[in-house]
Amino acid sequence: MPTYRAPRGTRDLLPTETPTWTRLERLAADLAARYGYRRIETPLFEQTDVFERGIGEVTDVVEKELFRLAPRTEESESWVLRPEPTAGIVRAYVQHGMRTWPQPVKVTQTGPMFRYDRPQAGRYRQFWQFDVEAIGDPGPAVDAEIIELGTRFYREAGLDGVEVLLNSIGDAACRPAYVAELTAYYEPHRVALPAIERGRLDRNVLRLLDSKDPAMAGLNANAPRMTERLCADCAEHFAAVRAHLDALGVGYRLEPGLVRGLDYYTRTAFEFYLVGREGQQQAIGGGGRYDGLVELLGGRPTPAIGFGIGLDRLILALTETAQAVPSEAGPTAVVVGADPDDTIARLRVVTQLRAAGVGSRAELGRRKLGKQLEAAARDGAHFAVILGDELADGNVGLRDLPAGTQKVVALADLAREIERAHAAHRHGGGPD
RNA sequence: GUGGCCUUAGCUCAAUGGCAGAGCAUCGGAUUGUGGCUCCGAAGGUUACGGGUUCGAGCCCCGUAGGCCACCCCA
Repeated sequence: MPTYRAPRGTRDLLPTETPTWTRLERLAADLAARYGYRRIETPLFEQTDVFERGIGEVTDVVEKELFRLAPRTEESESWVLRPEPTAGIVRAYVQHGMRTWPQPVKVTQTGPMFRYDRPQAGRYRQFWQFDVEAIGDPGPAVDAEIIELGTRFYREAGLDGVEVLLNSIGDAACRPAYVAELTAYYEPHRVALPAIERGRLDRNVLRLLDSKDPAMAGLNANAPRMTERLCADCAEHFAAVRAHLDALGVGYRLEPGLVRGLDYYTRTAFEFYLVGREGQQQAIGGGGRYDGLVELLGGRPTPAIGFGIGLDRLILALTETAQAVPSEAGPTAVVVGADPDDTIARLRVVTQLRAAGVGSRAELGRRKLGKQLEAAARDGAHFAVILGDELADGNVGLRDLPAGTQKVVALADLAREIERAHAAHRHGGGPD
């Protein structure tokens, strides 16, 4: 066992798996751009207050999962690694006066998030999210647009069986009364509640609604529903979101028990779920409207909505259904030589190829030709450029490895010849 | 944060309390300029770490770390 390991809950993404990541990150960036979202990058850490105030102090994310940075001096600020992207982005929106930009401000970001949680498969202390935020639009049309964007991301990533769970959790006008009603509903049953649920009754009543405890099923089924207690504005908004989704043909399932874990959410709340999958990795993305957050972080009242999609869990799901197989593209050409010691010749030729734009590598070790060719073939290279005696006449051998054919090519024509043959091969639909 | 299961070579796994092994992968060789197959060989280990029991521990016991599963929570 090695002396040093990646810290608990983190892992290395090896070159064998990064092609999948690169593909998804590109898809995320392309898709967001297609919808008019522009890239923003905020720091990996923020002042603790940004999250404590933004997310809410009585949330699990803040109470037990914040990754706190030890201060170097007494007077230094208190910092934490970001557990989610939205609060930092909103902080940036306020700080840079983006309210003077054309509204809404539509931004996207993909990067690592950190939560000090107990690790499990699909649950890491450092995990990646593709995030999209539209700030300054009250909806409801943008709510539907952003949910549709999320579903398209999964579809284009190649993941089937993603379901949208939708709910409205009201706003400052109607939620407090609902929370009071819900508390009153459960209170008479307090002593009969399982210990965990009893704790929720005091901490966050809404959480009782999505309890997995079978003992709660009966009680929860008859509990008052937020969607039936929405104020007129919220009810109208929710109905309009649904009408827009219907018009777009985006399927969804109403889930009255859906409560997001961060306090800043208002009205529209949604999660992307993997159907037919048990356990906690069912949620592969989620988001919602947060009309109060900008003001909470020092800006003017500004409506906004966004979502985050977990890339780790998406890739986990893709891998399990064998949809993540990366087509490992080897170098176009590998330069090998009959004289193992003549690394100068090989390096010169490969440098010339690269200057001409050909993706190539040279055998820089000193093994014999047979081994060099063997390695080139296993690399998945299309061509081997073989340097031998004919180099004295300015010629080299150009071997098509998959085809097993070989011809003599003038060094001066080498790059051009490779590009021509390689392009013909690809357009011919050969194996890649 | 709570409970449970697990940890032997880079990977997948063997080894009755009695000499730590195999397959794959890696590297080299098979008469000196031509690959994937085949054959031969080499290297690779403080059996996760620290204690204990025992004549003797990979194996039994305790602790720690890490992974996984169920909760919790979420992505």
